[in-house]
Amino acid sequence: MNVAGLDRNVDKRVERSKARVLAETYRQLAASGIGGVSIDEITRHSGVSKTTIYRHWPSRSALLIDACSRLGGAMEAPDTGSLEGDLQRLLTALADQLSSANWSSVYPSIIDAAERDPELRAMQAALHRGFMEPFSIAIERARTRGDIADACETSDVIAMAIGSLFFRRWFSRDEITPITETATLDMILRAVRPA
Amino acid sequence: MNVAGLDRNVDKRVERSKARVLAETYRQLAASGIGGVSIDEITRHSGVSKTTIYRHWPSRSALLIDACSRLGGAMEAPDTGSLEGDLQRLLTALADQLSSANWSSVYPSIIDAAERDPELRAMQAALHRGFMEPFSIAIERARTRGDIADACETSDVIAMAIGSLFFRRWFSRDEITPITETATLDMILRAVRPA
Amino acid sequence: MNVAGLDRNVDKRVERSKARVLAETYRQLAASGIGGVSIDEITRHSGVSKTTIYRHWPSRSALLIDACSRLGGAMEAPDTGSLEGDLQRLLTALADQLSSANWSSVYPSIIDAAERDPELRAMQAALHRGFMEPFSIAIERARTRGDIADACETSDVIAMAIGSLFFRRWFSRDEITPITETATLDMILRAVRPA
Amino acid sequence: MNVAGLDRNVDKRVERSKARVLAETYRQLAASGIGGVSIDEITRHSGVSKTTIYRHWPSRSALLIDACSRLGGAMEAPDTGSLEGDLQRLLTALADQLSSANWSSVYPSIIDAAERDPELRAMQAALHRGFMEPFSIAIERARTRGDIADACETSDVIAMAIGSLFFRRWFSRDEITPITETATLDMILRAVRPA
DNA sequence: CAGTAAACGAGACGGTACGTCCCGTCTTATG
DNA sequence: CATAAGACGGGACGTACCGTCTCGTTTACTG
Repeated sequence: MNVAGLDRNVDKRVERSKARVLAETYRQLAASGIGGVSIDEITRHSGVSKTTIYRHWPSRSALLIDACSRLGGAMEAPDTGSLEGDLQRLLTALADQLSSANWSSVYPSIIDAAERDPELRAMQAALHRGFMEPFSIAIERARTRGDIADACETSDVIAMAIGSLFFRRWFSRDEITPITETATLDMILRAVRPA
Repeated sequence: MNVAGLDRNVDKRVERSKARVLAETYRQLAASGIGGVSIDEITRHSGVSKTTIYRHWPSRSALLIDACSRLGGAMEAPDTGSLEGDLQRLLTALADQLSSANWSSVYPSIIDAAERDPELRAMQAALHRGFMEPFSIAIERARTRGDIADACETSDVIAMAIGSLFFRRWFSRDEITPITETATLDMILRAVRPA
Repeated sequence: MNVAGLDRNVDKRVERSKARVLAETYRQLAASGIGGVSIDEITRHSGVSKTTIYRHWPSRSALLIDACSRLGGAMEAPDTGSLEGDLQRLLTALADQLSSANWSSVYPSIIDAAERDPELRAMQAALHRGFMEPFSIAIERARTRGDIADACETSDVIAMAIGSLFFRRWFSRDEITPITETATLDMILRAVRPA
Repeated sequence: MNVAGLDRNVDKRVERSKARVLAETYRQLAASGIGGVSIDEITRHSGVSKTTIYRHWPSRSALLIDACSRLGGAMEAPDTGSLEGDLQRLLTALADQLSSANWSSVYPSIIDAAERDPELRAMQAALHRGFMEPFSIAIERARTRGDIADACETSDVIAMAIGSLFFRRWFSRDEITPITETATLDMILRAVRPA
């Protein structure tokens, strides 16, 4: 109706309720993962009634998807002039996120749920594209500079870069050392160097 | 008591019950992940009573851990004489597993649960060591042959190798193409080549 | 809040659920005594879910107490003008109840349970007072008329009257003859007659 | 086989097992009534295995019946020469039993169970005859002495006597005073006195 | 600024799963 | 061959959560 302000339509009460619910959802997500989020618990702690929650999200899944899809703080694609510099920045940022950020403890839940739920799968794909894009941009930029061997496809480089860090975060649980990116960076640079 | 038979002591009925329960557990694991396994459902489909299940596993968690910890079909470390040959074999095997095997759809559940449950974390660590070992052996063998740059630490190479494939499996959901290892193999070989 | 309707506040659904549950509880009580009442069975036959039952009664015991405490159809104290007439009426009514009424088969359960559960004991005491009161009134009335020997305490007379009938109902199981009160009535009248 | 000693046949081990089981059964009976007796609990505390218990008693009920039927310490019929003296002795003994004896807390369980189980009903009838007999003898003896009005049937007198005491024990729970028999005795004597 | 439509909280409801306890049957191995 | 040990299927218990539903009551926009 109001062309200028699509969101003007939204009742203040609605916004307030949604915000409270999402806040409590994040709290529970960080504390106990996707499986630990309980609608009844949200009701209890947020002061928002179950009725209202289900008015705004059709199901627990939908709420979780909504909450999770807001997690991916999209990274900026840096432009330092060299592949090394760009990757350095990107990997450091990612390693920092993995070392500390709340969502790194939620992400496995998402992957798991996506394994079975198509909607969640779509959400995860979007999230994932957000991750990859800055890498993609940096690599393509390097490629135009001739800094990357023709044989190296962009997606392979990205898989190597991000996969390495994620592997350290979720598979090497016995190591308490923080996730660092230097070794990975070196390896990638060697791998992509043109002949 | 029975000196001759350590395992003879195990009641046949126990073995039968356990086997039935685990079989049904795997079925449900593959179909719906860790969160989808229900003791009541197992009881209904396996013909084993809830009482008996709880006699053998103290909790749903314990059953899941037991079931999952038997998933890791330990790979043999190949010995083809070259790093390329060894890695080729290992990566192909891993890619095959990721493309098809049941456990690749369960693994995210495990990672997620491990994020919060120490026992599950230990189980996952063991599983993970099973993965890494053949890679570790192959790489160390190559290192003694002088086929690997000194700067490349074994764990970094493994992270890159396994991480790449896992990334393809769980993060690139929009691609339906099967998981292949050739590009990854090339990259690794370039990355570790001595100067 | 609603001044006009004290009981209006009670949700119709609540009343419906409670009524259904109590009805089924009575059915099971009559059929199998207190020990034979099962919440799951009530759920199955009443169409009321276990959740709802436990919403209204904190435990199986509480439900049983509630159900039983509604059993005592309080008798009116008659006033025929003579002790004989009053007792005649009261004993006949009691004998009829004992001969037929559902609760006479439940009452021993209550006595037994009261032996160990304080809450049930309180409930039984209340039930019991309901029994005794009309007798008490009739006897005291007779006493003011001078129809009762001073030596006869009211409680002793009641014990004799009610005890006799109960004894016939629960202890003389080999006799199929219905419980009658005439002999008891005669004995009491002789016992209390003033010198 | 052995005509002289039917009981010689009984294996010592059998006797030992039975004794242990019954002992533990009594313990539980006194502590928690019939409903509180658990076969598993007996096994746990008596050292006798469940298999053995079920070898000797076909069911939990049978064990309880067996145990209970040994409770009734048959009273001797006194012979003091007067109805008053005899009743005095009998009522005092009964009041003592009701005030203290373990079985008075078990008896309601029996009555309740007898309400529904024919075997238990038979057992209770036997127990009950044991109670009544000495009263019956004393009253008949008094009747031959002409101390009892012709109108008073023996069974009515017994009902009044025993019923009164039982009523005090099980119905007047609010009174903590011990069960006494004097008032009852007086009433009975007045009631049965020949014209 | 009054009236109305929406959003709301409170919480009842039917379901399903959990993990525990007991029953009565059974199998196995020991004395 | 009686026994101890204990596995087994069955069923009840009481709790937690899910998603639906029916209530009255605010609360915000609109006329």
